[in-house]
Amino acid sequence: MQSQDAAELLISALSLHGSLSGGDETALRDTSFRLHRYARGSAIARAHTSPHESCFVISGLASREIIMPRGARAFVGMYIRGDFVDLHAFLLDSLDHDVVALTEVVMAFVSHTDIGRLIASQTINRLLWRFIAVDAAIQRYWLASMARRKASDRLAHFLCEQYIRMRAQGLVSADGFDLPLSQALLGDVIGLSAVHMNRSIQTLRRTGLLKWEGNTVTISFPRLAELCGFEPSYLNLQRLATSGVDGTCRD
Amino acid sequence: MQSQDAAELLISALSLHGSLSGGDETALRDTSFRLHRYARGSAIARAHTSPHESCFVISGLASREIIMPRGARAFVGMYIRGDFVDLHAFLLDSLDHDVVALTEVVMAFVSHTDIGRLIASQTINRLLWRFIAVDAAIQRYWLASMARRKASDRLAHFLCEQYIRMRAQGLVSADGFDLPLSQALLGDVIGLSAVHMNRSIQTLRRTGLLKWEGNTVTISFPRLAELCGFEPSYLNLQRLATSGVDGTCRD
DNA sequence: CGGATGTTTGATGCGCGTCAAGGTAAGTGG
DNA sequence: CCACTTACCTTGACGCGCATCAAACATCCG
Repeated sequence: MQSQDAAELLISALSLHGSLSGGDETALRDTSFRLHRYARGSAIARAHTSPHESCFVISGLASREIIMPRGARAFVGMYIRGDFVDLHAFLLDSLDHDVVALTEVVMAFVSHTDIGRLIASQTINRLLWRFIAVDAAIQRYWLASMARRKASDRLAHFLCEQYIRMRAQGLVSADGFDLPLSQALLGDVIGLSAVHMNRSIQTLRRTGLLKWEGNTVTISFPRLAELCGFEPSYLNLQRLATSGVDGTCRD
Repeated sequence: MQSQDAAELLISALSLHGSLSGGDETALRDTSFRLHRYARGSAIARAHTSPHESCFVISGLASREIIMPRGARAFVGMYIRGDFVDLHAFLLDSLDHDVVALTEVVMAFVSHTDIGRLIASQTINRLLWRFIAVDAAIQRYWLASMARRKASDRLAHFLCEQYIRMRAQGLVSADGFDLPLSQALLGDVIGLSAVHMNRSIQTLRRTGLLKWEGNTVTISFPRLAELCGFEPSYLNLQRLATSGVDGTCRD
C-alpha cells in the first residue's frame, strides 16, 4: 500500500457522494499521503491536541472515543475504509476526542496545508464538508438510538448501519462482514455492559437474525431492519442504489 | 427585526469563531435574509425534504428531533440565537431530522445559491464549515452523556452546556438564563421520563445547585460543572475567554 | 501444561420507566 | 365572581431493564 493507493481510495470514497472532475482527481493524485500502521489498541490521535494533519482509514477499524472525567470511555463513532476520521482537526481549536485503532489499522494522513489547497476546488470542498455532515448524521442516529431503543434493538440498529456502510465499501459478502471485536468492546460501543451485550446477542441469535462465528457477523438484514426500524437514508448513500430497507444492490 | 439585523447577527456569530475581513462582512451584508416567525411547536423544517435554503436562529429556542419508527421522538440538538440549524440541507441529499420551534422563534433563511456565493471566501467557508463541526462535537458529548451519565449528572451537564452557550450569546445575567420549557419536554431532550426529570431536578435543587423559577434557571456553575465533570473546551468558544471550568469572563 | 482472553450463565440490586393520583396555577366562559 | 378546564408539577407504588458481582466454561497460545 502506497501513497498513490491512498489517493485512489480517497477518490473512490469521495465519488460515492458526488462526481469529481478530471482536474479534481489530478489534484488528489498529486497530493502526498503519509501512511501509517497502528497496532490494535493504539492511539491514532489524542483529545486536546491540535494535529496539523488529518487522516482517513485505509484498512482496519478505528473509533472515536471520549474519555469521561472519571476515566470511563464512551464510543462516539466507528470508522471503516474510506472514512475521514478527524477532519475536525482542520476546523476546530483542538480535538475533543481520541481516535483509536480497534484492530490493526492503516491510516493515510494529509497535511492541513494540502487540504487547504485541495478545497480550492468547490467540488472537493463540498465533498469533504459532506463527510463531516454525514458523520454528524450518523451521530444523531446513535444519539437517538441510545436515548430511545432498548439494548437488543440498539444492537440490531448498529449492525444494520455497519452492514450498509461496509457494503458501500465492498466489505460485505453473502450478508456477512468482518467485526473483529470482543463482545465486551462492542458493548462499550453501544453503551451496554459485557454481560448484557452477550444476552442481547443471544436474543438475536435465537430468532435467527444474527450469526456470529469467529470474527464474521452474518445478519438477515431485511428482518433485522424491520425489527429495529432501520431506515438507511440518513447515511446518504443513495447514489449507491441502496434501495430502501430490503438492501438489494443493483449490480 | 429586518434582514440587515440578521446579517449583523450572523457576522457576530461567525466572529465568535474567527476574524472576518471587511470584504467578508460586506458580502454578508449584501446577502438577503428571509425572516420568518414560528409559533411554539411548529415545524421549521421537515425530515426527508430537501429545502433550497438554510436557516439560523434569530431569537427563541429551536430543536432538532428525530422521529423514531414507532412515533417516539428523540431530541438531538437545541439551538439558540446565532446557531445555524440546518446547513446540512446544503450538503446532504435530504434532511434526516425535523427542526422544531420550542418557543416562539424567529429564523433567518439564506438561499443555497447565496451560500454557494458566500463560501467563495475561504474565511466564510471555513467558519460555516466550523459551525457544523462544533455542532457535531456537541452531539458527541450528548452521546457520551447519554451513554454514561446518570440522570442528574446528565441534567447538570446539559445545564452547564446551555449556560456557557447562552453566555457566549450574551443571554445570561447573574448566572440565570431563560429556559421556557416544561420539565416533561426537557426530559425528552435529555432522554428521561417526566417523572424522573422532576426527581432529578429536585436532587439538584436540594443541594442548592439549581434554582428554577418560572422560566428562569439559575445555576451555581462552578459547583455544577464540578459535579458532572463539565469541561467546556469541546464548545470551541476559547476566543470568548471562557477560561476553564470556573466560567469567569474576562471583560 | 498454565495463563490470558473471551463467552456464557446465575443471582442480586438499583435506576429509571410507567401508572396513578393529587396539588397548584393560569386561563376561559358563564 | 366562581365553576370548569387545561397545563404543569409533585409524590407514591410497582416493575422491568440493565449494571454488577461472581463463577463456570471455552479457546488460544506460549
